[in-house]
Amino acid sequence: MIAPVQPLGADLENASAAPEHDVSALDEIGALQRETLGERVTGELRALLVAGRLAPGEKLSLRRVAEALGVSMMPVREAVSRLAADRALEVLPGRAVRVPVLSLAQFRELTRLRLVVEGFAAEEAARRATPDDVARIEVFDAAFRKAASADPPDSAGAVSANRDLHFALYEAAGMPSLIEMIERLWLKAGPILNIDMRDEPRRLKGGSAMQAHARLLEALRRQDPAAARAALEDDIAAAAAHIEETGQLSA
Amino acid sequence: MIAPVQPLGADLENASAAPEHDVSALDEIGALQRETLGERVTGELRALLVAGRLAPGEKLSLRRVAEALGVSMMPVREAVSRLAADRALEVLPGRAVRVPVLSLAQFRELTRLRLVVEGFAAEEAARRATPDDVARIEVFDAAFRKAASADPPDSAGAVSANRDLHFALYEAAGMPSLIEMIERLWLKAGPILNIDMRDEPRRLKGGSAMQAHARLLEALRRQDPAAARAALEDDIAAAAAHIEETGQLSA
DNA sequence: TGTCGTGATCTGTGATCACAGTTAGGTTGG
DNA sequence: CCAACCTAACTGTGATCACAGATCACGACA
Repeated sequence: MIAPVQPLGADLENASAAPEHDVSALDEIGALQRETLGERVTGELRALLVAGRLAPGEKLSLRRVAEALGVSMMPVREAVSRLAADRALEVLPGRAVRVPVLSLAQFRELTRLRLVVEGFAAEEAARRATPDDVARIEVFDAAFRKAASADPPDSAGAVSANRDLHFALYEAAGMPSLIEMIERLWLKAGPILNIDMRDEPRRLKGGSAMQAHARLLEALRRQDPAAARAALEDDIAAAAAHIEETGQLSA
Repeated sequence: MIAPVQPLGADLENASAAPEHDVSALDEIGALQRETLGERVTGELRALLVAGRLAPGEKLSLRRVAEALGVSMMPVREAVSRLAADRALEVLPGRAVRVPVLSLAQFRELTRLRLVVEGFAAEEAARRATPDDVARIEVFDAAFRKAASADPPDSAGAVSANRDLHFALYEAAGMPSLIEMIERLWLKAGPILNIDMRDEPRRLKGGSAMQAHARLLEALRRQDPAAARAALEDDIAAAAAHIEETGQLSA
């Protein structure tokens, strides 16, 4: 069966002979991104969460956030609504909205899911990564190494570079929905994973993350899915073990 | 003249000496569930999506939905906002909000993710399922078998029983976040997976689903994770293959 | 001194209004 | 008869207002 309708813009070339330009200026300008205020606020809050800038248990006020961002309460409501749907924030019955406090059991479940999902992503990335992908990851690895090795360690820079490195890896898998899935996991794990970085960058000195990243990169160059998965799992497990040791998790 | 006004429940049973009960009546009553309108609307739309009652590409109007549900536009906005965050609905730039239309590539990615995540859930369920869990799943299996074998087939009943069966399995894994993850996948796959059931229940007659369910149950009874995963993967793959054959997916 | 009631203040939720942008339908001009 | 325009209805977004419920601090009572 033939497609009943022409694909949009099927006859753009030789289009009615109207604008005789091979490439019109109109084709150059991309559709300017129309981002609603609600989406912008959502992005802002997401960034704060994954970076650990919002501590578990911290309470947010719609009106305060709205005022801080210079918008009305409405877009903030929408953003909180979305994040609450993903359990990245939680709204207590009649009280305020706050960053969820994970129990030990919840944190362990989250870690197991990360091992499964991100491990799969690493495998897939190892199969499909192009040299360009690997080069991109190497750049973030260098940035992470530099931030972590600095004296004193650049915690914020390390957290940021670590995020970029991981998601550059997941991008290489070429599965958009998978990335969204992992972003949701990071949204939940971010606050507890990165909260201590602020006051306690000692973990970076251990070097386990840098070692895992090195093994990961080598596995990518060899296109070895199993090794890539193993390296990433070690990275996740080591960070999780450190968090559990700090004992900041509730019962 | 009777005593003026008794304090509320003052003489229930020698109230002053009251708290001598080991268990007060106050301990019996559970906190009554407080569900906001927004949450209720969200649940309503979610049910419609997973059941395939909303077709891919179908457009929704906030005002129409609000009127249909007898609420104001506000709760509907919140519900749509949440579902859009999960890509279960999408809001076109300046137009309406509609049920996403999956491309073939998107559908295949979704299927792969389901194999990974739901396969893991099946493994875990096989390890942890109690006889009660298995019995619960068997009930839904019987309901599904009955609905699918009826003449004419009870499509709605089969879809519903199939959903109950799968999520009873995932519940047995005892991982709440995992269930939410799977619910999001079903939210995206539901419309395309179940749309044809309405007009074309022929697929049920094939019996591949019933066979996979039987193998799954047997694996659960034997506590065999690998077999449970294999059975579930066959179930998912068979349904996905059928959908691809119908060719309702866009480019 | 400890406990409970009470009021002011702040919370999220829901409704209503205003608006820019889009869509669809009908009409007009060729 | 067809295409282009134009208007009216409808879209989601955002702001503002109203309200029930929760929190917290202060004060009165036991």
